[in-house]
Amino acid sequence: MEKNLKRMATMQRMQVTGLELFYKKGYYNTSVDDILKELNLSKGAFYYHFESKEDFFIQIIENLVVRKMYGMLIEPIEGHEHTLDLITNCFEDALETAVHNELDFGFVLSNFINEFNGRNDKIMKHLNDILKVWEVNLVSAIQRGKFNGFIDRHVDSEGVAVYLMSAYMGIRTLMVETAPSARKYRFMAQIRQYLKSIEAKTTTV
Amino acid sequence: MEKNLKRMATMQRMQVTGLELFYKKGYYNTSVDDILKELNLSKGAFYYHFESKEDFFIQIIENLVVRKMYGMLIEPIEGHEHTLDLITNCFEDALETAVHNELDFGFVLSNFINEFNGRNDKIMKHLNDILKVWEVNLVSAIQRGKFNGFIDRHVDSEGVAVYLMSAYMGIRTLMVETAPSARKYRFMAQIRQYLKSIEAKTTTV
DNA sequence: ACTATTACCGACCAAGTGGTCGGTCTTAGT
DNA sequence: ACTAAGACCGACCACTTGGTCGGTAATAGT
Repeated sequence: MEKNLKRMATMQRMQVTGLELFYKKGYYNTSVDDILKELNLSKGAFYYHFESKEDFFIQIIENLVVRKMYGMLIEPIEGHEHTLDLITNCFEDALETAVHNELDFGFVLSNFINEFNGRNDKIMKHLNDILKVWEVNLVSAIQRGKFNGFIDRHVDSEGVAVYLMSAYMGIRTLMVETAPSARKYRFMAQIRQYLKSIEAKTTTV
Repeated sequence: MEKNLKRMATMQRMQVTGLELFYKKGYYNTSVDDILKELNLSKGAFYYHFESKEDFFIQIIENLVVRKMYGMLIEPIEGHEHTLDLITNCFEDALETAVHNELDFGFVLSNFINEFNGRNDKIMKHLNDILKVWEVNLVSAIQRGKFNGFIDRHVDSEGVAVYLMSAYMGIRTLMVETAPSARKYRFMAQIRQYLKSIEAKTTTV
């Protein structure tokens, strides 16, 4: 039991550092040795805990990426209050995190999707699953919004979801180099504009 | 002179195949030998024409990516007709190209930006330059739209430009695996909705 | 016919790559 | 005190990478 704890701790350390480097330098461009060097561990340690580099990465997805995605982009919009506000605030928070150069897992995800697309089907499947969860939750949030009278009943929930995800992932790419803070600000203003356009028209004058 | 023609032809062949493979498998994950194998050429031929793999890639950007970007995403919105229609049609066309699995250079660009971000400043500079050109042209198209009375004078041109670019690059990431055609359709519907919300209100009743 | 340049070949190199494996400490259980 | 398993070490392997370099076939200019 105590043993198992040590095992878990080491694996966790490897995964955290692994994600950091994979994100910074890309999966294919980061060697197992790079990660090991950072942690002062040896090849032996790595292959004692993980089957392969690929297996290692998949465990990172399941253990770190999935959970963070939930915390940042899924849970925050699960409430029953004004749906569009929830979404707006959620995006605002996530982008603010990104501005401070911290890991923003929505972007981590789209980043990896771009890297593995057409190159590793097994990993792509895992990444797409997360995307699907995000999409499903957005769709049901929007439907809830319609039901609760916050969103125009005529809008296409699926469409809005796909659109929001697109916009979010796109702005993150645009934020990587040029004026992230300014771009975030402009982006949020336009998102609000768009979301306003799908609000329920209470003024059914 | 005749000689020079042959040189150009070979370089062109290398660049076209190079872009194809870099796009499909990523820059770091594509070896010079991969490209050479495809063309039945030797290492010697490659390094006779290009200084390095990096130099080769930069020439691809300048010769192929820049020009295609112009043709697909910049020139089409340079007219003086109804600006928002121009933008809509331009996006529609570019995404349709993407659905048929052909190279869509807007996405090629964002793809490479993701790959080189934080890894190769020199290349990033070139990529960002193209992005900048796109942005500038979008901004001026929108300002033209305002001037011509098609777009609400109160909207933030820069904001709209950044937002449109974001949305476009994002949807392309979402289209890489799941239901590209359906997603394109939904996306376009929402983009139209958004663009409608920034139209000039002719009904100033 | 001779020569010089262009365009290309392919063996070679040093530096990595993911992955293996025999060995060695430390610790827990008896 | 002895043993067995867990956690880790690091030398090693086959292979790939970007890049070099001495050569050669074809061609253009004279």
